[in-house]
Amino acid sequence: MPTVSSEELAAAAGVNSAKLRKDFSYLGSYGTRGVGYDVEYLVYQISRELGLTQDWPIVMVGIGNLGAALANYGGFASRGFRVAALIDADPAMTGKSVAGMSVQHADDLEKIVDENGVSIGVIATPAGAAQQVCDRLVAAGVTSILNFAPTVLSVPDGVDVRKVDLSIELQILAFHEQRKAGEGAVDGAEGAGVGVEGPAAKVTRPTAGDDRKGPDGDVPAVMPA
Amino acid sequence: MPTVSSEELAAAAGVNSAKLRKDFSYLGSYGTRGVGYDVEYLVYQISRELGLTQDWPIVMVGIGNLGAALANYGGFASRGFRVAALIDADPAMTGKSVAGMSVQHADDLEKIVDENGVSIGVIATPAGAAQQVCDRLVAAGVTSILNFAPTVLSVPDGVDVRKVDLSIELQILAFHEQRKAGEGAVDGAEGAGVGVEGPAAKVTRPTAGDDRKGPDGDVPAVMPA
DNA sequence: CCATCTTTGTGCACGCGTTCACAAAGACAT
DNA sequence: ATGTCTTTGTGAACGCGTGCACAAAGATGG
Ligand SMILES: NC(=O)c1ccc[n+]([C@@H]2O[C@H](COP(=O)([O-])OP(=O)(O)OC[C@H]3O[C@@H](n4cnc5c(N)ncnc54)[C@H](O)[C@@H]3O)[C@@H](O)[C@H]2O)c1
Ligand SMILES: NC(=O)c1ccc[n+]([C@@H]2O[C@H](COP(=O)([O-])OP(=O)(O)OC[C@H]3O[C@@H](n4cnc5c(N)ncnc54)[C@H](O)[C@@H]3O)[C@@H](O)[C@H]2O)c1
Repeated sequence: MPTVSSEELAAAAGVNSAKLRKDFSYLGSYGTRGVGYDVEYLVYQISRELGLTQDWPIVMVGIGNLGAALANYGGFASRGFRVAALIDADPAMTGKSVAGMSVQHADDLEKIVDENGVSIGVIATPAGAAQQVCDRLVAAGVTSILNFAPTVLSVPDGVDVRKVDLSIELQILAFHEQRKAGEGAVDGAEGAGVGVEGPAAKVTRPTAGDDRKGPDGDVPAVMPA
Repeated sequence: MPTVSSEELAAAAGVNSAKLRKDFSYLGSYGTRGVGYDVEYLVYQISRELGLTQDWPIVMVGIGNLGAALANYGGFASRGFRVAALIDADPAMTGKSVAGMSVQHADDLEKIVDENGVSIGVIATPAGAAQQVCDRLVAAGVTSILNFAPTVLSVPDGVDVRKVDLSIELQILAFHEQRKAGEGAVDGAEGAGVGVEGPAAKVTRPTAGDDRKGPDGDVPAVMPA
């Protein structure tokens, strides 16, 4: 019986082993003292808790540049997500084959969602259409939305929205990049011509690097998503 | 002089006003008591702190389905990112025009990075090529990488990597989706035929919803990115 | 110039997640 | 069966971010 110790897993994941054990204990998973965790059983338990044992049908709305790339992406299927339908409002797109599927017209959105029992939708339409598409998805029964359009979506309680904003990803990188460049230059004005400086002497700046917890740092939670 | 109070901003962002004020105080930005914050000055201060006042040249490597979609995306430029070059290893791609730019060959990667003073790179190659591309980018002087390939990249200290994994985004949605479905069914086995159950009685499960801090919830930090 | 009113900046306390440290549990050898 | 050795599961302490509450600051009006 192949096993792993919490120590090994923690090292691989880059986290504290005690934390990992405590987290596992919340899941009810348990190992064998002196031995470790049965790999197969552990994987099953975690998969089940994360909802990976069941198949989730998803619909994708907006089959343009990004939507088509997503539709062609094989990584979804391997994690238990099945693209049930591709939907676009452009009549020119309707009927076209993308990633081996026929693109369906947005008029049938409600029917498609209902017939396939879809609860997760992906929005890759232009920003202007996103809220409207979102409303229709929600009305049709979708309760989780992955949004690629650069808009904040309003949804009723009980509906989850995750927004993928690539610009913000880059901004986070740029933020840390700037910090690297400015390191050591305590009161020096990095960059060119920063005119209005204000009373910078009042600044109580935490030591650089303090804001990072794990392997991937995040910015403070002030800025709205 | 147009101003905003911390109260207004906090309401708009959905956070506590005290937290917002404290965060602002870290930036050295300061408002006027009894009045609020000068909007223009505040925007400038935050932009500067976040690195938005300078332009960041970026290179994009792997101009396939996803890379091309990204290249066509106008959202980067509006946030101060300039796509300095598109790079692909496929000779058939070289010289082709994508989003108004000529795709350059991967052989010239180092030269391109150097000449443009690029410190941020985007990887949209197949998983197999990602580490190799990453190594070359880093060797050429890139210190921040946005990775779309489903691989964990190894980088030396001082180099930041952010991974965009769309499957994980969907998994997070599915996770919450499952919780919604299982609510109220305290000890009922939702779904079909969950055979091996184990000593579920030992489970000390926190109340559903406890794991959420802000508007967008996240999974516990156990799972590696 | 003084009183009042609004809003900032922050000390302090609370709560939660993380980490330490260790007793208990079980495997395995003798 | 008993002892040893490894690794789990968890109580308790620690540290940090969040939120409360209020004094200080400054604007504004009389
Ligand atoms: N391309 C990228 O890399 C990228 C990156 C980040 C975000 N985004 C965002 O993703 C969205 C899509 O980007 P894109 O480059 O694929 O744009 P696109 O214009 O190529 O595609 C948009 C598609 O949505 C369809 N559409 C429009 N209105 C619709 C509606 N009401 N219902 C259904 N379909 C509708 C259009 O017919 C079109 O096919 C945009 O909001 C964009 O800002 C794109
Ligand atoms: N398409 C999606 O929606 C999506 C979503 C998530 C992740 N991804 C990942 O993003 C990556 C790209 O996806 P895609 O659909 O665009 O694939 P793709 O095959 O269409 O494009 C890959 C491109 O990379 C180029 N390439 C290969 N090796 C290279 C190298 N060593 N140097 C430079 N260029 C090289 C290829 O010539 C090709 O043009 C994949 O790793 C994929 O798993 C894609």
